[in-house]
Amino acid sequence: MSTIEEIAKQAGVSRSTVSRVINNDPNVNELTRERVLEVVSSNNFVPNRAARKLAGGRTGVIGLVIPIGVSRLFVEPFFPILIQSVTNRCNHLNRSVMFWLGEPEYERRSISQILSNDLLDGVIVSSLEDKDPIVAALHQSQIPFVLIGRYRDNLPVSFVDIDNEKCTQTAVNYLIESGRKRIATITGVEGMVSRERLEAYRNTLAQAGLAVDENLIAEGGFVEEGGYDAMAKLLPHKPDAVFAINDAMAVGAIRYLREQGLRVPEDVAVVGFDDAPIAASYKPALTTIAQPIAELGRQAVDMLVQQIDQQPEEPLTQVLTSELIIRESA
Amino acid sequence: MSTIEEIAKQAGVSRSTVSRVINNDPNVNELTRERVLEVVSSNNFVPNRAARKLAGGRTGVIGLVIPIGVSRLFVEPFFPILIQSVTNRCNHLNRSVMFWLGEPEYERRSISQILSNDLLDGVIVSSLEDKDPIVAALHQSQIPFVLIGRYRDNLPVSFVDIDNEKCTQTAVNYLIESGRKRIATITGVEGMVSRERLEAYRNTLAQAGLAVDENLIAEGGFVEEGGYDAMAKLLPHKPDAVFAINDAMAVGAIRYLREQGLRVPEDVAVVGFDDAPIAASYKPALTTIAQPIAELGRQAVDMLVQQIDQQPEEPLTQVLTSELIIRESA
DNA sequence: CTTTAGAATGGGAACGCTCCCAAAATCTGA
DNA sequence: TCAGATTTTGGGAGCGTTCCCATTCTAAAG
Repeated sequence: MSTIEEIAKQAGVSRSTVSRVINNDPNVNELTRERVLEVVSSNNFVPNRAARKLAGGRTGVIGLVIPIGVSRLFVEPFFPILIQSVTNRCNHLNRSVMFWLGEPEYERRSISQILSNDLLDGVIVSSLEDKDPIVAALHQSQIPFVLIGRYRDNLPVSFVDIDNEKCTQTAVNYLIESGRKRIATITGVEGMVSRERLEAYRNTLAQAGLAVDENLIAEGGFVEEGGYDAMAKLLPHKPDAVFAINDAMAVGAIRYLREQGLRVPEDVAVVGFDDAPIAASYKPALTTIAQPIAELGRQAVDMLVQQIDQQPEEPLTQVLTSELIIRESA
Repeated sequence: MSTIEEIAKQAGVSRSTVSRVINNDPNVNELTRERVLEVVSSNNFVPNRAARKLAGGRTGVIGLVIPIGVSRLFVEPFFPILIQSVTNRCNHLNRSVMFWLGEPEYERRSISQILSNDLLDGVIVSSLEDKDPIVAALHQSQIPFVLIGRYRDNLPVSFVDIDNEKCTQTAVNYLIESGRKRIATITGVEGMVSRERLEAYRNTLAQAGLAVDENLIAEGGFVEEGGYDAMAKLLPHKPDAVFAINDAMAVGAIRYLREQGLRVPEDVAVVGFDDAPIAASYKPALTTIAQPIAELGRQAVDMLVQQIDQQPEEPLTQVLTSELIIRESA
C-alpha cells in the first residue's frame, strides 16, 4: 500500500504535485501530469480515503438509507433494483456505498448519530414516511442529501420522484375508458405512497363523474397475501376492475378472483404497479405501470454528487415519468 | 461536531485519558472514567472514524460483498434476509456496513482495488462461485474476511455455511420414505450451491438403492419461471416427486403441474428450499427446508469481528443446521 | 518518614492527505 | 536584455485520532 509521498519520490516531484494530479487540478504541466499518472497506475495507487477525509477532503463514500423493514424490502422488486442501480452508478463514479436498512424507531436515533460524524460525503434516503425525523436531522447536519420520493413538509430538500399522480390517473382512466364502472383500489400501508396514489385515484374518478365508493378501497400491505385478503373484502361490493398499487397485491387479487371462479379480465380487470418481473410472465400477464426505478437511482446519485461537488443554493428536484404497460389482465 | 480534545477539556482531563475511556482501556481511575463518559454522552460524541483509521486504529466499518446479479438478488429471499441480519448485527456491535453488489467480471477488478486500500476493517463475502478470484485477492490483501458458503479451493479461509448435504439428504429421504419412486430435482444455475445439493441428491438416491435418471434433473435458474419451464421438461418422464432447490422454482413447478391438471401432492409431491415467506401462505403450503439465514449473517459478523479483534492463527469455521418443514406440498 | 512499585495521567509524534502560501521556472513584450 | 506577469512546483501546517514514553500521583512496605 503506497502513499502519496512514495509516488512523489518515484515520479521525481513533490507530494503537492501528485495531489494536484490525482485531484485534477489544472495547474500542472502536461508532461509532469503524464509522468505522475504513469507512476500512479503502475503502483496501483489509490489515495487513502481516511487521510483524505481528515485533511478536509471527501471520502468518496455515500450513504443509502432505506428505512423500511425486511418484509417490504424483499417483496417489492423496487428496492433491489434501486439498490443495484445506486451501487452501479456509484461504482461508475468511483464512489462507494454505505447502507442502512433502518428498522424500527429506535434505530433511527443511531442512524442520525452515525450520519453526523462519519465517512459520508452525502446521503440518499428512500421510502420515508411523512415527516420522518431523519429528514430534519439530515437538514440540520448540513450533510448533502437527496430523497427518493417527495417529502411533505416545508423544508426545502432535494428529491427525485416519479409522477405518481399522473400515472395513477392514466391507469384509472384506462379502466374507465374500457368501460369499467366500479373500479376498486388496493392500497399498501398508510403512508406517503399509498396516499398519493389513493388521492389520484379519487380525483380521477371524480373528474370522470364517477362516485367514489369507500367500500371499494382496501389495504393490502404491499404483499401478495394482503392483496388476496383485500380482494376478498372488495368482492362483495361487486367491482368490475381493481387498481392495485403494486404487482404483488395485484397477483394476490387475481388469485382470489380465480378461486372464486371469476375471469380476469373479462369479469374483473386488474391493473398493477411496478412492472415486477413476475408481471410479464404471470398468467394472465399483468397490465401494470412501469416505474423507471433504475433511472431513479441513477438520478439520485447524480444529483447528490452534483450537490457535493458544487454546493448549489437551491435544492435540486426531478420528476420522472412512468408508463402504463398494457398486457392481458386489463 | 466535537473532538476528543474538547471532551477532554470539558471533563478536565487529557486527550489521552478520553481516548483510553472510549477504547475501554482498563488503566483509568473509575471516577475519572465515569466523569468522562458523562461528558461523552451529554455531547453525543462519536470519535471521528477517519482520524481513528489514520492513527492506526479501526474504522468500525465492514464490507459486505454479494457478487451476483440483481435477477437473483431479488428473487431469492435469502439475500434481503441476509443483508438485514448482517446490518442489524453490525448496528448492534456499533459497526457500519459497506456494500458491494458485484455484477459481471469487469466489476471484480474494481472491488479488489477498493478493498485493498479503504476504510474497511474486514469483509464478508456471500454466494461466490468456485474459485472466484476475489478470494485469492482477499487472502493476499491480508484483510480479515469471512465467507458465507464454503470455498472449494485449498486456501485456508474462514467460513460459515449450512449443511447443504445433510438437509438435502433429509428432504430426499423424506420423499423416499413416503413412497415416492421417481424423484426429480430442479437445480439453479451451474455453480457451487447447485452442485452441492445435486450431489447430495444423487448420493441419497444411490444409498436408498434407487437409480438416478438423468432425465429427472433439470435446471431452473433459481427463478419461478425457470421452475415452471423445468417442470415442463421433467413431466414427460413421469416423476412422482420433485425436489426444487429453492422455493421460487418449487412454486413455478407447482403452477405447471396444476395447469396440466395434476394434483400436488397426490400425483406429484414437491419440496422446496429456503422457507421463503410465500412458502407458508401458498396453496398448497410448501414443504421446504428452512435455512437459518439470519443466524448465518449474525455468525458471519461475529466471526469477522473476532478475527479483526483477536487475529487468531487458524481460520474459523462454522456449519449451521437447517430443518425440513413439512406442510402440504409433500 | 522515606523509598519504591504500580496506577493514573499527560503530551509528543505519527498516520496520509489537502490547503495555502511562497518560491522557482518560464514566458511575454518593449 | 530585463522587469513583470504567469505558470508550475515545493513544503509547512493541520485535520482528529492512537500509540508510546515520560511524568505525576498513590499507597504499601521498610
